[in-house]
Amino acid sequence: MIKKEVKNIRDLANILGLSITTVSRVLNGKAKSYRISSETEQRVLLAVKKYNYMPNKLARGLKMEKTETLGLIIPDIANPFFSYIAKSIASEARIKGYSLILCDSEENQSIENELINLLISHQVDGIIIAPVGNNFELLNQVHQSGVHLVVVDRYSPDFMLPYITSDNYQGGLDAVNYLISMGHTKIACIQGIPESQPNRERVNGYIRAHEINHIPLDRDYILGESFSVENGYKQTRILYSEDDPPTAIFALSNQISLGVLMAINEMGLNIPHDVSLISYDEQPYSAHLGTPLTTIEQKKKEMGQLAVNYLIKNIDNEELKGKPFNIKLKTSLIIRSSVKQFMGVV
Amino acid sequence: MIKKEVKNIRDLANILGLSITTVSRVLNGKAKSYRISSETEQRVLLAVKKYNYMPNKLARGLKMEKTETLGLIIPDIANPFFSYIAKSIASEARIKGYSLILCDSEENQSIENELINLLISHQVDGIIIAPVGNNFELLNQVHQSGVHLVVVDRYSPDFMLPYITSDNYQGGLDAVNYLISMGHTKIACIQGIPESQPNRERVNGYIRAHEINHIPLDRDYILGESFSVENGYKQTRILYSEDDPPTAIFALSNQISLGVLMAINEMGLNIPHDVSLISYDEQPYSAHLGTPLTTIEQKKKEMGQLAVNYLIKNIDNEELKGKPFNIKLKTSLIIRSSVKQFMGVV
DNA sequence: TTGTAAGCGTTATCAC
DNA sequence: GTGATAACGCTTACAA
Repeated sequence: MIKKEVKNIRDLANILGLSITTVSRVLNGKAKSYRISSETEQRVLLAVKKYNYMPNKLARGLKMEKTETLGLIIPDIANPFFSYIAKSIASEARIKGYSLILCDSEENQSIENELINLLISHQVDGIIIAPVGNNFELLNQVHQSGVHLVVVDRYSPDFMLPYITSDNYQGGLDAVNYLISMGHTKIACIQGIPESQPNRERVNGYIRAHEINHIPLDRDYILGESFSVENGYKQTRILYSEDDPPTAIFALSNQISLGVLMAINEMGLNIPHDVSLISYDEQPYSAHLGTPLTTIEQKKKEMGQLAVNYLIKNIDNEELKGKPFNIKLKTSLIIRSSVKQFMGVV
Repeated sequence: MIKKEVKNIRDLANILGLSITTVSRVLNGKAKSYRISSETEQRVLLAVKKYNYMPNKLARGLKMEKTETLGLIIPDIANPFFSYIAKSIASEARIKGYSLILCDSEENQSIENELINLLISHQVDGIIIAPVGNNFELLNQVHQSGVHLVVVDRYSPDFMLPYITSDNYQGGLDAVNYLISMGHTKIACIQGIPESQPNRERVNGYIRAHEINHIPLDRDYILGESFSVENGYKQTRILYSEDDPPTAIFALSNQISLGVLMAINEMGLNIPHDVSLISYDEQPYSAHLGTPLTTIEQKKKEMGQLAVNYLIKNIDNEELKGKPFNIKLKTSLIIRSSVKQFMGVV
């Protein structure tokens, strides 16, 4: 193990025969304003390169009460919906000079709470969180106590937290309107976490589409309890073990859709011949599935970018703190071939 | 903004009428060894709960020269291969009491170098990196200088860095042996980054399979330069604009496969009827694609877990430092229906 | 144009 | 059983 010659700013100052202050000033680009001779400045800069000196962010953060670090809490980083948002966030943060502490809450509320506290103890400048969605108490309390944060995707209408999400109501409405326009009236809705707001709004869109088109609503067709592959599989199996299976399925996440596909395949059914399917959230593979999937696309990249930029603006400017920040991004319907015109044959 | 009553250990000590030292000892579970009265201990613990006091990790890290934080650098967190590894790493790290700073190098060597330095300035206890794969100089230098690190997936045989990866040679061999056993002799290999070691070894497996089976090798059938969807698309287009297209494609990543699929669809061809396809790296959607994909599966979860555990063991125990750590995890061939028996018709 | 010294919140050494 | 105090590496008044 090679010893580093220059571990800290003191070593550097000693080698140069300068004071710590002077070195610090050059390092922070304040050479001009303190009228440090450009000769001295060059000597410092050269030594930094030569000894590969890098300031200790802990010490800096401690002194400055600013870490230039954001915390990100996500329910499942392996879920491509979230991993794409995470990429967008990571990229935007890097460009803006911020680092990112990544936390995966594993769709578990108590892990989430633990992670929120962890991030605070890391003194992050702000938190971006896609909450599990059950309980916003701690989050709200933390926000009240002055921690900068922004909620993405799964917000709560009961708390005044800044959020950025999709227009899930419109997305649900568009999806089901489309199914109805294709002649479907028996439409199942396999949902994710029922209490989560995006889920609620997608379901509201589903219900509203029935009302608008005067289609009777069968509450038994709304089922499921998590945004997982397993849930999609299970609910599809249940649906098709009943007397009166639906002709179309509206799956409320890409993961659920994968589960639906598994079950449909296993049962020897075909999409769209036997069942039509429309999926919430577009993915790179959506177009290449057994039957290219008709989906509701969300603006994931914008979501991440806006979240980071809002947060940083907020960190830099205390005054924005009071103003509400609630954004719902437009979704779009991508029509492929997983929905067929239903001919009314029972 | 609600002011926190207790910002630091001093506030807490003052409120309790105790010294900072005593509070610190209780907080670090050293009450027993310093024979602090259990009454005092309880008072401290209670106050911690009451005021929701949380120790400042910056201060702690600065003093202890240990941050309980790992750095993770990945070429593309939106790539499901990496996002799954990241999940495994995040989970294992959390369990072991470590936080994770996530960095996305965007497949860019200079960003990667920048990020390595960033992590060091954050004083992370160790770095897990899936390198872009071109240049290991800085990484090696950093390792030499005493930074704990472990390479996952894309290692380099030229540097003595601890790594954990898949047995890419065997994976490539298995894939192509299978294609040959199904009667294919004109097999294209759409590769990722040519200089990266996993790519090299997969290609070596491809070549060796030809040798073993006495199939003449056509070097023009090895093409491509990145692990991306775009590359898969482009190379497939090129392959099928030539006189003598292959009967099978071995795609060296899941992203490349998606690109192949796009091109194949666009050209009105069918898998496996017109072209057989085998893909490196299994994904949750692999079974549900147009034609369920035959793939080489990698032990992604184990890769992440082993990386974290090796790193932490290394951090805790300086002595392991010298010992080489080179692991190649077995892959497995998952046979589905994207490869058909080739009947020898030209 | 440069330097001295205090302080950020913690832990560790020594003292009582 | 408990407490002062120095130190970790950095920034920033205040001096000179």
